[in-house]
Order: sequence, then structure tokens, then C-alpha cells
Amino acid sequence: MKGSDFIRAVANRYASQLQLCYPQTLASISLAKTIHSHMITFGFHPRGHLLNRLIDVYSKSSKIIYARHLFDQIPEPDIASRTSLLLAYSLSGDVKTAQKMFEETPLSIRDSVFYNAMITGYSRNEDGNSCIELFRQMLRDEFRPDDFTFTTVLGGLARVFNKVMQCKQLHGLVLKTGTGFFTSVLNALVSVYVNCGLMFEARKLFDEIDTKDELSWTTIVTGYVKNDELDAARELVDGMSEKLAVAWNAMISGYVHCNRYDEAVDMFRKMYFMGIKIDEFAYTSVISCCANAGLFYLGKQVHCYVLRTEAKPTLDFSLPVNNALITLYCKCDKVDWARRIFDNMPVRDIVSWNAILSGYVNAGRIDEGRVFFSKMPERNHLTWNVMISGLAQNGFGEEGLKLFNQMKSEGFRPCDYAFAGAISCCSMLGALENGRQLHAQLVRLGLDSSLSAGNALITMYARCGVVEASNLLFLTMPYLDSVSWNAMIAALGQHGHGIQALELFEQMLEAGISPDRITFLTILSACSHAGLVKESQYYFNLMGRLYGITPGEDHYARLVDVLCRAGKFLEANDVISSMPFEPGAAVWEALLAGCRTHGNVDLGIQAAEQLIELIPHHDGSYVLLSNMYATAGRWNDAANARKLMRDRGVRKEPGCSWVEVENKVHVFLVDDTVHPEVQAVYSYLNKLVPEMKRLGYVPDTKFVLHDIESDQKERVLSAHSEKLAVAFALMRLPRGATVRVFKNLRICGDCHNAFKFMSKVVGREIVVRDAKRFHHFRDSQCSCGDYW
DNA sequence: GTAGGGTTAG
Repeated sequence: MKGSDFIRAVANRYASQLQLCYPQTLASISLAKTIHSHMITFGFHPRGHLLNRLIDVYSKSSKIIYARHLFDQIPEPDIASRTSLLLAYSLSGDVKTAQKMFEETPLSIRDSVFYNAMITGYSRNEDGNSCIELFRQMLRDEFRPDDFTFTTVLGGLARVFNKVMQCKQLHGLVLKTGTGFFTSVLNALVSVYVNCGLMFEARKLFDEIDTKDELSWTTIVTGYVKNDELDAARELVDGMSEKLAVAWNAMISGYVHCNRYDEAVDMFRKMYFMGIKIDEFAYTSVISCCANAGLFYLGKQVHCYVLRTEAKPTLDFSLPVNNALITLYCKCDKVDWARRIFDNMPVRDIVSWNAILSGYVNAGRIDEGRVFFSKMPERNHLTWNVMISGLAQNGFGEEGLKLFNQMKSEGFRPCDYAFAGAISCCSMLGALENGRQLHAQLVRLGLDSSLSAGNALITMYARCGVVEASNLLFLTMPYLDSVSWNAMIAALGQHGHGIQALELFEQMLEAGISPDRITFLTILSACSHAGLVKESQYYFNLMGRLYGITPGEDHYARLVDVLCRAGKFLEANDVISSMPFEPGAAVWEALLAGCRTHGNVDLGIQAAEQLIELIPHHDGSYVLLSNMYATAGRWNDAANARKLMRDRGVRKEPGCSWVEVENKVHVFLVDDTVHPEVQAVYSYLNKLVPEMKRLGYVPDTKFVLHDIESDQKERVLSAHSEKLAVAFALMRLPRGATVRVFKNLRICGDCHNAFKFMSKVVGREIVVRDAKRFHHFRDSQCSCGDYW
């Protein structure tokens, strides 16, 4: 054998070995390295086709550095090696370098494949306009577009909005160039029509394809799914002779996204029994289905199946499967299970981190959430949104607003969801001015038609005491969903407009929106705040009978609440005994609140004792129990209840009230000595009280629940935090402006009485939001009708 | 050496 023949034989041998590196797997990278190092060890210098092959393998394994190293050793790289490397740069997201490479390649050695590769680069980086531009340049440079060119350009076009015109033009060109005989080109055209929402055109074209391949079928099926025409998609899938897993997977995820969970699970089961291969896509969708539908046991079963199947090695490493499992366990209150999966994952991405973060936050485990947030290697919009709204939901409004600002300063432009979170923070703080500013920013950014932000604003205005603004927003929002209706009904209810709340509910039904369990919770609350006993019973029964919603403990608790507030303890008792489960904390709490209002000491003490047994760390029950004893004059028992509380290390949440004045929040505690202007507040009150007394105000010292001398009691009364905050606001707000004060606990009975007289004396409206509801004091009346 | 479908976090 001659030397040159020998070298050719070795080269062929290497070439056939390199062929084993396709298609790309983890193993093929190390195989390529082995072959390459073999060449180096034996002093073999690859050239020409073999070198291109090596560059191509490295390029495709995202080992661009190796590929580039080899490439730089070639004095005059040919078009094939340039194409491989250019594509590698594009696919790694480095379009700039790819583009540079394209421009540096002389026109004389370019070919159509080279143009196609660059177009692919733009397409993969979602730059549809550059796809078109380069396509035009290709024509100017007098290269013939082929089937690959059209497929790629159309693929790029499918990623841009507003491309109906270009699509039609390209369709024409396809017909002119004769590339319309290629199924791949027609598939790409169908895909663009699909993405324009033109399903009629898409279907017409699909029907005209003589040689439909798998992709033709999956394109049209997924097209229907994307355009929410699930039934049309299903009809095609059922009629297909070949069972394509891709089409079935698309159906499953489509059903999940439309909340059609039964059909999703059904489809998955059929897939299994028909022997269609279940891959990571199907598993991911069905697990996500279980997460959304709360199907814990089925989800766990699928998880077990994943662990047992022969595909386990690949599924174990599958990011989407693991991420879906994290969400499944988070949504089923098993955050620690989710965490274990997270900890065992060999590779994690931002989705995994966000999933756990939202798990912690939604479970109220905000401390762990904070730690997790601070440790995240990467954050995106969702990360911030989850954290901000999580802080809002867990009572950390101030921190949430700080985070919102931090988000902006770190260069993230908040979207409507972030605004919704920040607005919720304002809701809980009662930070009306701040909330108004956020509203203004939304309008400026053109985000004010957003549903999530709008719904948050409805709640914010209501929770800040301006229910009229909520109503105005509700009436002018371009789109409403059930959350909007629920928010508005709740807003009316909190402010004591029970009848209007019920009227709105009827309008909701007329608008064709189906009520959910939240709707009925807000309805029952509204009835409670307005004392609408008959109505509450009516809607409670309606919920199950007409809408098939099984009342939960929370619904029962609210019904009990309405009855107890009306003093109907016997009926409340009947409701409790009719419950299909043991009464929990919410029910006892409702009972206790009613007993407190009506001075039903015996029953109240029973309820409080049950409550203390159920949640021994909750301060309110001890305080109420102690207060009940005190009301009955049983000071020893009262003291014992407080002692029990101390012995168990339970601290009473101190009463505090706050008010926004000149865009600053002023906080007052009981007997406050901290606020810089508190002395002025006390002397203002001392001037006001005699005037109130002239109108008939008698300080009601029974609300001072310490066993002290009665002359001191009146002084303690006037130092209540809500009185201080109201007085401060009266002093500092412009003449005639409505006072809006917030309190973390329920308003004290004497303060409630005092504010009625105060509103008359100063001729202004005083609005107080306490832990339960709103009180509008106007002209010696309160909107709650002394019913709270 | 170039194309195209289905998955996960609020």
C-alpha cells in the first residue's frame, strides 16, 4: 500500500468513527474528544473534509472553543467549516460573532447553504426582521433561495407579530419559485398562518398538501391548540391513522392550559394503554395538570411511574419534569418534598428556583423565601413578582414596596404583575397616596388596561377607604374577570354596602360570569357586615344547589358569623352541628366574636377555650377570653387567662394605628410617647372631648379591661392608638378632608362611640379600617350601624 | 455544512 493510500484509509476510518458522534448526545462529545486526541497522539493532521467534520461535531456539542481553535489553524477555511462555526455561534446566542463571520466571508466563496445558516441564526434568536432582510439581500446577491431558505425564513417569520402581509408575499414567491412542491415549505407556511391566528387559511393549505408528513399533522394539530380550538384539534388527532406522540402531547398541554383537567388525564391514560411512547413532554404536562387540579395522589402515582420506567435515566435529568414535580408538591402543601427534589437535581434553571420560591412564599414560609431569594444565582421578572406579591400577602407591605423599588434600580422594568404586587402592598398598608402614584405610573406606561393590575387597584382603593374609586375603576375597566367581580363585591361588603354587594352579584350572573367559592365567601362576608341574615342563608344554600360548590369550613364560619352577630346562637349551633366535619378555628372564632358583641359570656368562654386548644400560639383567643371574663367582672379569671398566655410565651400583638399625612405614614401605639407630635395630639384631644361630651358622649370605661381605678380609666381610653391617629389627622390634614385611619386590631367600642361624636363636632368624615371592616363616621352615625 | 412540531415557574 502506498503512503498516500494508507493516510486516506486512516482518514476514512476516523471519518466513519466521527459519524458515530451523530446525533448529538452527552456520550458523543467525549467520543469526539477521544477520536481527536487519538489523532494528536498518532501525529495525524486532519485536513479538508475530516477537519470540517471535527469542527462540526464540536460546534454541535456547544464546544465552540474547540471548534474555533481548529478553525483558526486553517489558512483558508472553506465554506463548510465556516457554516458549522457560524451556526454554532448563532445557536449559543452570540449572533454578533456569527454576523461578523458572515460579513467577513467573501462573496465569491459563499453559497446558499451559508445564507440559510445565517438566516437560521436570526430565526433562532427571534429576530424575524433580520431573517427577511437577509433573505432580500440573498436575492440581491443573486443566490437562489431553495426549500431550506423558505422553510427557515417562514420559521423566523412565525416568531414575529404582524406578519400577515409578509406571509402572503412569501406564499406568492414560494409558488413562483416552485418550492411549493416541498412538504417542508408548505408546513412552514401553515405554521405562519397558524401564528397569525388564520386557522381557516392554515387548514385550507394543510388540506392541499399531497404528501403530508408527520410535521404537517403536528403543525395543524398544535395550530388548533394554540388558537384555543381544542375540539377541532381533537377531531384531527382521533382521525389520524398514525399515533404521533407530539400531537398527543400538544393536546394534553392544551387541555391543561384551558383547565380541562379530566380530558388531559384521559388523554394521558389512553396514550398509555395504546402503547404510544410517553416521553418527558407528556410526563411534564400531566404532572403540571395534577399540580393545577390539586390531584395529589395521581401526581404522586405518575412520579412513582417516572422513577420505575426504563426511561428513568433521561427523565431523572429532565429539567421540565423535575420542575413540574416541584410545582406539584408545592401546590399540594408538600414544600419540603419539593425542596428534596430541587436539592437532588444535577442541574437547575431559573424555573426550578422560581418554583421553590413561590412554594415557600405561598405557604407563608416567608423567612425561608427571603433566604432563598437572596441566594438565587439568577433572577428574572417572575422572581421579583413572586417575592413582591408574596410579601404583600404575608403582611410585609413596606418590605414589598422596597423590593419593588429595588427591582427598578436593578434594571428590571416592572410589568403589570409587579405593579399588582406593589399595589397589594399599598392595600394592606393603607398607603393611598403611594397606591395612587402607582396607578398614575400604570397609566403613563399604558399598562392600565391590565386585568391583574386593575383588580389589585379595585382592592387597593377599597382597602384604603375610597370605595367610590374602586367602583369607578370597576365601571371603566376594559376587561373584567371573576376576580374583578369578586374584588368589587368584597369592596362593597367591607364598607357595609351589603345590599349593593348582593345586587352586584346578581349583575355578575347576568353578565354570564360563573361565581366561584371566593365569590360566595365575599357574599357571606358582605351579609355579615350588613346584618343580612336571611340573605346569607339563601346564598349559602344557593352555592351548593345551583353551582355545585361544596361549602368549606370558611363558608360555614362566615354563616355562623352572620348568625352570631345577629344574636341567633341557636341557629348558629344548628349550622355547626350540620357541618360534615369538626368545627375548626374559623368557626370558633366567629362564635366568639358574636358572643363578645352580645355579651354571651358562657358560650364565649367555651368558644375561646376551644380556640386556645386548637391554636395555642394565637394571641387573640387569650385576649378575648380574658376580656370576656373581665366583662363579666371576673377579674381573677381574666388575670389567669393572661397568665396562661404569658406562661406559654404568647405575646399580645400590640394595638397600633396609622394614618397617611402628606405622603408619610404616621404610626401611633397605645399611650404613645414616641411620635414627635404626640403632646400636641393629647392637648388637641383634651380640647375636643368636652365638646363631644356636650353632645352626649359618655366615655365607656367598660372597654378598659384592666382592674384599675375608674378615674384612671378615662385617661387610658383617650390614649388608644386609634384616637391618637384620628386626632393627629384632624390636626394636620387640610380643612374638611376625609380622615382615613387604619388599625391592626378591631376598633375599641369606646373609640367607635367617640368618633361618632367627633365627626359631628368637627363636621368631617372619619373613616377607620380595622382588622375586620370599614367604619365611616359621618354626622354622629357610623356606616356599620353599630354592627361589627 | 443549512429547516420545521409538543414540556416547566405567578
